[in-house]
Amino acid sequence: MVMLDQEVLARAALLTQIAVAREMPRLEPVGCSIDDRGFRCDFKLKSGGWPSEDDALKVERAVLRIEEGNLKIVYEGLSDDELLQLLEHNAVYMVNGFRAYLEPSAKPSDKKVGAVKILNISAHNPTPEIRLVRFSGVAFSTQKELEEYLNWLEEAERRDHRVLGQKLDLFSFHEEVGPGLVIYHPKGQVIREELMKLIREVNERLGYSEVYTPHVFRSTLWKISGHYTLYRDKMVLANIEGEEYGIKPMNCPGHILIYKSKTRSYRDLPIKFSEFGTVYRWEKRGELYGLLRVRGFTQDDGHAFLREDQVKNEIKAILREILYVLSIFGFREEDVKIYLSTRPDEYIGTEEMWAKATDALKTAIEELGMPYQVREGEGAFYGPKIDVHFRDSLGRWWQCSTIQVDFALPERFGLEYVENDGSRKRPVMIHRAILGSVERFMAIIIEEFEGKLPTWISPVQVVVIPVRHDSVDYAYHVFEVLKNHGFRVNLDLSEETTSKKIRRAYGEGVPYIVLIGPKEANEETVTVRGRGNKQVKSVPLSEFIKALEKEVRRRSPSQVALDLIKKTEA
RNA sequence: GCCGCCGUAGCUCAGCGGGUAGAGCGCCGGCCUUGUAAGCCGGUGGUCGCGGGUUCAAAUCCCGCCGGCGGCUCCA
Repeated sequence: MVMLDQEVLARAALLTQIAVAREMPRLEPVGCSIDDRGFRCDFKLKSGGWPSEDDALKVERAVLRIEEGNLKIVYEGLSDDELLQLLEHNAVYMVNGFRAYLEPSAKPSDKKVGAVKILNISAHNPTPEIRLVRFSGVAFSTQKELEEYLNWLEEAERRDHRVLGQKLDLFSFHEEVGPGLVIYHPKGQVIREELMKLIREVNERLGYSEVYTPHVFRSTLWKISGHYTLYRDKMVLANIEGEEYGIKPMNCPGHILIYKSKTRSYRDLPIKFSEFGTVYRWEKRGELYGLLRVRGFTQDDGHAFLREDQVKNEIKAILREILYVLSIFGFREEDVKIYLSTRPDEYIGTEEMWAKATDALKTAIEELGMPYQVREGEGAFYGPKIDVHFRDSLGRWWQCSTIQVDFALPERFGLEYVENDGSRKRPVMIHRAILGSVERFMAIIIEEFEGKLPTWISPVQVVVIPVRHDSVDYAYHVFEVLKNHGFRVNLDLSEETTSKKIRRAYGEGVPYIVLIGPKEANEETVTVRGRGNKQVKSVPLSEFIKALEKEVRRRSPSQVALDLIKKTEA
């Protein structure tokens, strides 16, 4: 992530607005916002056509021209214009006689804008009736900084999981299948399986028993759960022989039925079920985005049925495991955000229950020493929640992990357990997902590692390459031994030069290349190349296997096998 | 769903002021006694997203649909 100077952005945003107003009088500035990704200035289109890319270039030049002349920026105060209120950007400035806007918290710099780039012109519809033209861009004090930023953008494109997913042969989308529906290729499926293996271990520790439920339920169930009314617009419903069924958008109702299948005692609680449940949500067309936003996805879902006094411990245990999973992928703090969302205006349950649940969530985060932000009133109507967000290569945030406390569904389904005095009590439910969705998480880690995944999760871990024809037999032997040790290994016997085979293996993101020649065959050794041209020659095969086993068992985020061998050459 | 942009070989792209398609990589074949990030030669490969219209003639112009991208709204 390239850091952008917020004050330079604010100044550039003002200049962009007056440049647009001057160059294209049909556009009237109405608001502007700024964040770590740049500025976004909104305009009302009074007449005429949509601005073009050439217009964007004109605006960029005009900004710099205005900057060269005498510039007077005067703060005028806050506007009470209704539209501006809606946009929440209502500080008014007069810039050389033109009105321009900024969000009240932004402070324009005194430093001059040396470079500005309009990245795109798009629509902004704060409400369905209001349609605005939005100029998004970045600005810097110097041209050099802009060039650095553009280089970073190019690099971000190379990290794009949609590009890498194709290049690395992981998954594909097809017009005939439908938008937002992923087809996983063998290598992509390996990544899914490894992620699920990891989460199965976590579930084991947390005491969640894996279950399996169907993909389609009678609408009767969705009416009880409330999805039929509250979630219907995203559901796929089908009428079959006069009866209506719905494809599941969530796994909870199925798990609730397991809970309900017999009378539960206070002694049985907590009861916890997990499922890699593939759900379908008919997101609107324009909302789909690679693997990060799809219509069919697999949640590493889990539901705990608890006594009230068990809620806090469960939250803590889950949160601890979430942090563990984050650490495995080496996520940096700046790429992760934890939110605590509290009671909204409309809610069910008692205030006491909410206080307890919110307190439990809060204590859990604080006791684990994680920085977090509170989002007042952003909780679900049925309970407060913790969400963990991750950043993609372009700096956009996506929600992954989630822990939600739920008072509503136990009530709707009439869930009970028998208390020690024989009375009937209502359990509390926790919905949780560690990865969130397997596909979204996969996309995040592909971008995080630029496709060069840690060895334990790499679809192909080792490629064995004989460097001469006379070494094929030993290469085959090495291949077999590695395979028998459980590694995902390929043997490259193609009639190609060694250089080309190495290049190809690197291009496929393979962490280790094992080179075999007569020298290695004679000594029963291997020559190992890691990423970044690190190489160790003539390692006894057994030693390499030991080092590799360690790296994989630890789920090391970086390559350590060569260091473990301790003979690394430059 | 809304606004804008885009859709040519398996992939990346050229051609688009109308005259029935090109390159590189890949793939296939051949050559090379193949030691560390592209060896050489040859070949294969496209109802130019789909449908309609304008025209003597459409990849190229117009309309509709499908799909993708950038945003908005929404979410794991």
